[in-house]
Amino acid sequence: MPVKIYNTLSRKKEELQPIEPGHVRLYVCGITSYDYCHIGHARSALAFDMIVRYLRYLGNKVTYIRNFTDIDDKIITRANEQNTTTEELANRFIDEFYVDMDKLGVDRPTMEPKATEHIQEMIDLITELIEKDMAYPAGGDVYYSVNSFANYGKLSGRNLEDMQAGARISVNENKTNPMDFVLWKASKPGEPSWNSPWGPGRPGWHIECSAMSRKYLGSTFDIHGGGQDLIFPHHENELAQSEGANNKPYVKMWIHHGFVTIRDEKMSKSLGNFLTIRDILDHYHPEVLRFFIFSTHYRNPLDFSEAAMQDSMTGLKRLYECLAAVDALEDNCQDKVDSIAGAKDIKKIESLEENFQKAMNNDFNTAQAQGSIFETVKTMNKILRTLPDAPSSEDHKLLQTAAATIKKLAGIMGILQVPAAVYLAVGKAEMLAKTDISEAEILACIEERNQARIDKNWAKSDEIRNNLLEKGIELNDGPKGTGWSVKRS
RNA sequence: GGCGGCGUAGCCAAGCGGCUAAGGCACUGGUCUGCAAAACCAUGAUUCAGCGGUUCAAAUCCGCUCGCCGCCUCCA
Repeated sequence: MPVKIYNTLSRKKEELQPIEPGHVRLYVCGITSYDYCHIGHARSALAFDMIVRYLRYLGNKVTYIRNFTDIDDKIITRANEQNTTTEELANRFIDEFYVDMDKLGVDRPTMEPKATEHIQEMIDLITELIEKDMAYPAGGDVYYSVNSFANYGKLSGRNLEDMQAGARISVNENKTNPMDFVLWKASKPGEPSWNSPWGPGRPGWHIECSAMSRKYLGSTFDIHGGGQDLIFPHHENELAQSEGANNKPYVKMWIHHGFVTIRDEKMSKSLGNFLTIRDILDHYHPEVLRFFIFSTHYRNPLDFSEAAMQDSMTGLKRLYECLAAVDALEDNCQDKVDSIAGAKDIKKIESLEENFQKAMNNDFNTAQAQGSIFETVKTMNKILRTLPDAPSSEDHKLLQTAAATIKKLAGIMGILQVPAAVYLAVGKAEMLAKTDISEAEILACIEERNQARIDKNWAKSDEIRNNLLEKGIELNDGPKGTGWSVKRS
């Protein structure tokens, strides 16, 4: 079953057919490193983490390149504000980026090139464009001439006339055409700069990706990814540079993910409505964020809210409860006992992996893939609740195999990777820390109450229970004794 | 103004020409319990923003209308 991917370039879903069969080459635009990352960056990293994991799960080799932009206007401005160098600032936030990525359990790409370490490659590329008359130096800058590239606008579906009509472009006397964009920027005094044939300066934003992708993936590669806001101008310009210089198709498929929104507005620094990854991780388990992000298809907008995070938390817990129940199964099965699972149940459980793949092959539909896991869990719970104390070894094995499959598949989304009992216990401990009561005190109350219950002193029993409830502790009486949990506020 | 996307049950969200319109959360009922809570089970759209059209067949394709959002400036 082939993987179908929505290609921004063709605006259609297309089958993934790697140039080298079995080896997918992927380039993703990473962060500009001058601040902490927000949830939008998390979505990007997580989406491509999932895509790479899935392609590898299918048996492909994946070469995954994600760059760091470590020199640009914002970095220079911020470094000046903080009285530091661009290098120190960029590296500091690259380190912070890794802190966040590690917490989220994002796998490292194959390579993570930095712009400043590829100045020569960029100069070479710009030189080639000038030689081909597709770029021109002017006043220490070098510009790409959009008129020299017949297909300019093909990725974003624009044409030069329309764009100039509604142009919000500042007038730049050096440019021949207002839509021309900078490949090399002359540096002002005090700014970081590199020597070049056009004088001291620094690279424009787009050229780094053209240069680095060519170096590591070749002139034509399989997939290029990024956020939808990069389609224009960044990716459009990259495409123009690369195809202009190489005379070959740049990328076979373009993948662009949607934004994270808050109250249906794009999260952005200018609106001031962004939440950093660490803001979220202070309050939620990383898997809750992953569960939330993968509950919507990657191309659709994803609206962040506390309520949505709570829902994700509840949903994830439901999955873990099922895995914990399977883990807790005692190893006392009997061969002579009849199996409880009906043919339909078995079929349903056994079709999980196929359904999961079907969903993922359809443009990485994680929302649907999650649904297939929930369906399986429902069937497993049905079996679990009617399972005798000494279950048949067939049922036991069925459940354990199902749990293992769930963990394997969920791992592509990076969820259900903690031992279930640990996840549930850690969540409980973290919540307990937010109350002003200790576990020992709770257990003492439970003991006292259990004596009251033995005495059938319901008034006292309920009083103890209510007192605990006021402190945020809920009790639950079960066949195996009385347990407790922290009530969600 | 140009380009693109979205509008499916109370909320979130799949489905993108044909099996009963997935799944999650919430609600309600049940199991459990001394009573609860938690957990589990069960239950909800004759209908997919509206109106037309194409088709044997449409939430799915086409057109128009309404509403929301994004890009066109740095942005994941």
